[in-house]
Amino acid sequence: MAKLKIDGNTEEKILLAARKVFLSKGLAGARMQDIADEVGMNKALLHYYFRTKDKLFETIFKETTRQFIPRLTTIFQSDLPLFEKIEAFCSEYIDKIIENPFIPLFILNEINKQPYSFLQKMWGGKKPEISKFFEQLKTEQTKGSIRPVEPLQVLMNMMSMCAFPFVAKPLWKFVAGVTDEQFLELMKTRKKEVPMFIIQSLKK
Amino acid sequence: MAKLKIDGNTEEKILLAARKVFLSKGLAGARMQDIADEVGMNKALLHYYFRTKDKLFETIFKETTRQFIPRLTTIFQSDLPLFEKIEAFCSEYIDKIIENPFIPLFILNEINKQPYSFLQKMWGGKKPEISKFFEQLKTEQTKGSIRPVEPLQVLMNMMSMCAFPFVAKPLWKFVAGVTDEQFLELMKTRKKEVPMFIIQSLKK
DNA sequence: GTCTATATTCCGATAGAC
DNA sequence: GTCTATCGGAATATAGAC
Repeated sequence: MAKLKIDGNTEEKILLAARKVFLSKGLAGARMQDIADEVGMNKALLHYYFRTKDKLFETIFKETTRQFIPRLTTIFQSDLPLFEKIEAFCSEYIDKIIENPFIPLFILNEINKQPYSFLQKMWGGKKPEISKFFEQLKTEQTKGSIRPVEPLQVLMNMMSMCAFPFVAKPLWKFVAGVTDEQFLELMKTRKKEVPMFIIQSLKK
Repeated sequence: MAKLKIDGNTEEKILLAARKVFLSKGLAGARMQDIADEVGMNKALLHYYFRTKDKLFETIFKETTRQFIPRLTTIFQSDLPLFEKIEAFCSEYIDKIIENPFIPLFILNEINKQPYSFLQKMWGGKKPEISKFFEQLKTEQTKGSIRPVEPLQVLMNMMSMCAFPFVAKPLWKFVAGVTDEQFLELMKTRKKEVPMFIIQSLKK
């Protein structure tokens, strides 16, 4: 009978624990011991499976970004009309972050620390494609149906408004006294609010 | 004659170097040796002046946030009319970050890692005030001059669009091939673009 | 106050028993 | 594969000369 382990084997358990620890503490802040504790086993095991901390981290980082980003570029390259595309992107992006609130800050930290070559290697020389979205924006502008804006500015605005509220969550908590429940509600509201906001601002 | 040192004394030199290193590498990533190298003196000195790495870091963190945030709340509590206030905030906020591009990620990391009590202590029990800005938004809404939006959502949008592009800079570099010079130009443009964007979206 | 030298602690990694 | 024990280097911190 073929090996078909339903429960996670050790390697998977390690990955799960490593993911949790690296996401909250980052590469420099995380300790192999922390991960071992999280798995409920000892450090030597981690080295047995992944040789070094850096290799383990790289595995996690790849897995995390590869899971997080491509789905979004798929939306950008889809055939949806512009406004629907904006709505789909924001809604899905925010949903993903609600599920994994630590991912944005994790990725931001690492892309700011790792050398550029690391990013390139990670994507096998290819970069996430968004050209179709940009084309659509330009097309609508020449048609005159939206006002002229640099497409990159629109992308920045959209991603900013989706991701930043999560990484700055303690700030809202602090200055506006928002509770965890209230925050979640706010973010759910934003799934509709942000696209409206963007679309509204594109009107002439 | 009273001691009136024009040039930075040693303590100030250390603070300057520590600030630079901590801002770019974070607490966990920074080495006391890095800071010593930056000062051009040796590690023992750092301990002589600040005893521990943690204490040195805390000094930097306090100094940084205390310098960065209050000016912004001053704008929120000022007597400027709503739209002008939005323009003033964005322009000044973006300018500040252009001067110190590492500050946002630095602060985001620490407010996400430090316990809530730390933040409270840091602000002496008081929190940055923004109530006047919120009041103005509500007033304009009841007057019917802007469409109804949750004030916190507007604040989130505004801060997101000002700060996020900087923390995600490597991303724009990577997916859109933006150079440093182009990026700076984009950000300068945003000093006008973002407020326009916000105001446009508030119109009915 | 500033330095060199050294102590101490921590942490990643390996050796070797089972 | 998993464990205990330990090595070796790196980083924080201190001692003590000048």
